[in-house]
Amino acid sequence: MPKIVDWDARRDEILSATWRVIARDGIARATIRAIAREAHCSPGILAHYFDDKADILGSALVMSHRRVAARMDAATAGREGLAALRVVMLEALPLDERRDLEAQIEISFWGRALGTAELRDLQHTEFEHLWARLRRHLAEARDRGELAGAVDLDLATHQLVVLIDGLSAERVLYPDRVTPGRQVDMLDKLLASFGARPG
Amino acid sequence: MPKIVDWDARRDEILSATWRVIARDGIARATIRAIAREAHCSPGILAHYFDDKADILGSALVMSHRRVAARMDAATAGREGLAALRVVMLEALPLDERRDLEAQIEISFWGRALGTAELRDLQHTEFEHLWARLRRHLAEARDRGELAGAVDLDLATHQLVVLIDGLSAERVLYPDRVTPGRQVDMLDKLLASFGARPG
Amino acid sequence: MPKIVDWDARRDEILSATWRVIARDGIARATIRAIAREAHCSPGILAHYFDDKADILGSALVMSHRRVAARMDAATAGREGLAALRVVMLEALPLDERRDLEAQIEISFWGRALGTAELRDLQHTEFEHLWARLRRHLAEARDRGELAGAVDLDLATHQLVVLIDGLSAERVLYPDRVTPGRQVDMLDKLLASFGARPG
Amino acid sequence: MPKIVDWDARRDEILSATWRVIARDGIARATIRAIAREAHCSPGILAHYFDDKADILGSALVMSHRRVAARMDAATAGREGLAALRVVMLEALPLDERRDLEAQIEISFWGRALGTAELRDLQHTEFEHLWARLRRHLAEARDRGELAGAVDLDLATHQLVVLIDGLSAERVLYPDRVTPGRQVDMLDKLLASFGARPG
DNA sequence: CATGAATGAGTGTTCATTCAT
DNA sequence: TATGAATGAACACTCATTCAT
Repeated sequence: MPKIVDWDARRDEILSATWRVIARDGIARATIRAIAREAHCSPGILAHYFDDKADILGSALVMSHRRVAARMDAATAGREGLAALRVVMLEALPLDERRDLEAQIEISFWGRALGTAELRDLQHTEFEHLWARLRRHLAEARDRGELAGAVDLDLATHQLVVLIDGLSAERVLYPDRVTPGRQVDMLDKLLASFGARPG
Repeated sequence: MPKIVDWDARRDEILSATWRVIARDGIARATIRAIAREAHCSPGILAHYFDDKADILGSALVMSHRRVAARMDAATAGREGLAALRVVMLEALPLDERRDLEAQIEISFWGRALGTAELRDLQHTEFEHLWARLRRHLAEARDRGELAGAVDLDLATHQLVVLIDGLSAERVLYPDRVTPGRQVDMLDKLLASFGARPG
Repeated sequence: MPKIVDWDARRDEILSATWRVIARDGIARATIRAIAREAHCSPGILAHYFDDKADILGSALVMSHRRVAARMDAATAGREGLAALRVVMLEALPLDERRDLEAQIEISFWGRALGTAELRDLQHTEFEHLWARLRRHLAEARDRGELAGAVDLDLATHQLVVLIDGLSAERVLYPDRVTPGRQVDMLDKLLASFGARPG
Repeated sequence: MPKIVDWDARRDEILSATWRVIARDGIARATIRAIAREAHCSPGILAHYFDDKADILGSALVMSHRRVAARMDAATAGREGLAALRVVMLEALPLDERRDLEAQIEISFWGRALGTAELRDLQHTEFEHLWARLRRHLAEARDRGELAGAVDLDLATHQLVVLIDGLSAERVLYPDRVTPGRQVDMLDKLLASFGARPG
């Protein structure tokens, strides 16, 4: 039992090292050797914990998403509807260093996903989770009468997702231009366009 | 007499081949050999037309942007303000196959740019052009009384850019989900939020 | 437990292979692949033991010099002045197959050094060692009264060095012409010109 | 007839360009393209004047030797014996920039010659010319009674050749250490050791 | 004669992966 | 379980050479 805990801890350690390498050197330089060096272990050991390099990168992406999801779970505890939606969005946007890093990793993976079927499928699966979460809170908001009557939930969800992706890309590529304040402005403008009336 | 070749045409040919490879196999597999194979020439010949691989990729990106810019120029001929802004946005969005390809290339470069200073600088320069164009048309629209009085031009420009980036990423990663109609819906919703009153 | 290898022995093995390739095929054909083949290992492994090719070649040169220096140390044990000087010179001259090989490597590097700043610096450093050794023994000889009174030590040192370099080049380029006997003749003629009176 | 003159002039031009490239960048970087660029012509043209790259380099070496020989011929006009020998040696030593360049090219070729049979043969042939010239003047000097009676002409010739090679190598590798004055000192010390009594 | 585009082999180097220890 | 040495293919790039023009 403690062995398994160690095993997971070791995996997480390696994945964190993977993050750091990607963030510092770019995904193209995230080699097995570089990751092993960052994790203070030998290159060969990675084969014990992961099938191959694709598995490492994919797992790093999933782990990143799980952490974000965990933070969203925590943030929405006791909230519903529009309030929950807003904190979820605030967790999804790159508003501090930690989330800048997550956005950087995410964007790095996009380019890879275009050329790798497995990674693209993984990205689809992951995407569904976020989509469903946002839509659920939107539906709650509508049911609570917090939105304008005629809101198209699918379209609204999509607008939220596009805002996250667009802001993440902008933030990562042109960090000076996309301040946290600017991001929140855009979010609130979008929520307002839903006819949002905070309960 | 030397063999006469159309230097620029040959360059364009190679860059088009580069696009196709990036779109089909991903930027990580866009090797010199793969590009040469796609362009039906030997790998060595690429050195005649480009300094190195970075030059090929950078030139491919710039060429893509130039084509988009040329189409924007053509589309805005005789138009001003809100009308010009809308056709510019319609050219920037991935609404057909050709522009899907452009978006795919763009997103592929984002990941690379994070790890390559030169490419990041290039991306910044290219970004300025689009930003300036959008802002100019927004200013025209305001001056022509086509916008709500209190519109923040910088914020509005940013919203447009984020929409382009977000929709491009979504379209490329989840093509089924982002139909052209959905894109135009989002664009018009955003323009409407500027208080747009078509002149 | 990792496979245990004698790191230094492996390095020496590779450097010896490098010597053989340079001696047999010339330094221009001393490629990484040729060296690896000669050392019965894969090309990639060389990267484990050396930074790059320049490191291999430079290390091969330094190793050659170290071996010569070690032999000089051994030969001069218990000797001083003119006697020490003579055995040092006899070690420096290409008087047998082993030292032919060393001379061949040395001359091969000269051409390279002209076009490579790092290698030129390395050669300078190495040269100083030999110069200092020769001059020390000359000074001893003078102090012991083994030389004519008015000997210019710098000039004499230089003459010795020039003899080594000149004989090495001649021996390597025209081996039939430069017999060991001829070399010793020239050395003794030079020593005699110093007014040498063996103590 | 004028055509042939042009042809030779073009060859010389290319060979001079070859010298300059070797002197500036080293023989390893003396590529066909670099030589063509330096000679202000296309790479393909070199195939008209030379069989291949080895022919270019070999011809450059021969041309260098011919120029030296021509200068020696001019310098020895009206001279014989020891006087002729001395001016020949003075032409052979790297005493000014022009001859530094010649020495640099010579040493560059040594390393190449070790790995190339043709070049080694060529070097042998060229060497014979110098050897014969020096020996002829030494014989003259002996016959004129300018040398000590018991001089071994072969040994003496060899000493002269070794002095040239040794000083050339030293001058090229450690230019600061080998001044023209030092070279002449060594030459005169050697001549004196022949028991030279200027006629 | 002359060009320079084109070729394809060869270079140094990097890398994911394997495996004896 | 963990190591790191070893492999061999792939990479970007360079080069001598060829050849249609």
